[in-house]
Amino acid sequence: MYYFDLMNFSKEITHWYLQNKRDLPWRKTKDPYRIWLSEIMLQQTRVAQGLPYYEKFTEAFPTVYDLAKAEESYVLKLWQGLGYYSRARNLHFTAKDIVTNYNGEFPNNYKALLKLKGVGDYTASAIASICFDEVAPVVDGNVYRVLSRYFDIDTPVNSTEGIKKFKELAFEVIDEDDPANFNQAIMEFGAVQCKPQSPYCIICPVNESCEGLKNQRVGMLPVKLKKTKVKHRWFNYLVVVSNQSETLLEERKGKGIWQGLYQFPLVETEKAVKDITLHQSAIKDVLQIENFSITAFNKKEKVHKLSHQHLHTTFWIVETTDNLKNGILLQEIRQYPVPILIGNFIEEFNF
DNA sequence: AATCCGGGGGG
DNA sequence: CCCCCAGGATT
Repeated sequence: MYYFDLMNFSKEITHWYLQNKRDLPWRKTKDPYRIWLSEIMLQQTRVAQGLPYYEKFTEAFPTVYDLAKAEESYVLKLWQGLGYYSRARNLHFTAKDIVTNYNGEFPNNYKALLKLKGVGDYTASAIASICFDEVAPVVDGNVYRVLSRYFDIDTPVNSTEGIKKFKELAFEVIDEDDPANFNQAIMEFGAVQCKPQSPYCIICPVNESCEGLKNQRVGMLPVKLKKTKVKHRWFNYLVVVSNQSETLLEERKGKGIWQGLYQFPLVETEKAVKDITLHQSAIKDVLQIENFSITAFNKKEKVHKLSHQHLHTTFWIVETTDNLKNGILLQEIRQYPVPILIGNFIEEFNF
């Protein structure tokens, strides 16, 4: 009976998928390069947000060789706005790795795929199943939701126990005859039908055997451990405007957010700056100029929200007649990869 | 086991 | 305001 129900579940989900799947470009290919590209892009990212980036990347880099030989800053530029920029850096690293050490061919199984930088359990399973029909179950946010509801399991999905338990469950339910379609089916089902808010239980193909629905617990599942609270930071960007139509940009290096992206010279403070003239010497130090006048671009600080940080940001316009060291031409500023916060300012200020 | 890492969309 | 999203790396 139990076996019959699992069979019923997997076949129903796959059947639902074949009837209802969205027409998406990465569903027209089994090229491991393109599947890999789509999977990296869609990590923690909605299909609607990732789609235009997939189009841009496949256009700019039709093959892994094209991606491998690109400048990293250009890869980041195309990635700009998609977030989690380590994905883009690892993407570029792995493209070079594939060309250099794998003769341009992606590994054809889960275990070997897992060795690639930026490829974890989920992505290795996705590529192995979709491209090579390996029985490797994927467990993403959609799968956690579908399985926790269908089997009425309240183990936190982001706990060590939950991760283990749901992976085992995914192994039990996967359709071994068609892992490629089943994996995509259960994710699509979670995204479109068994969605986080207001799932369509009334028309659900497995609503008669769904334990969560029977117990009226669908709205409480999945259970997640709560995340840490946000940290507040105060950013003062120094937007230099020289009379030679130049400005200054710096690359963010080391640890922390936006690694490899560019920004205006930054003075970070412990709290909101009330009088920027108090920081006169720090500004001279950072910008290496002597004569300037400074005014706030935004009176009210702009709060840029990241998952774990709120950035209270003020853009200060620094006008100078001095010659800039390492200045960049204003007409070339859009070539640099920048965080959305900076990109929005550039568009608004328009120099 | 916790924490970090973006940005956007929806209720 | 909150939560969630075709997760992975680091500490």
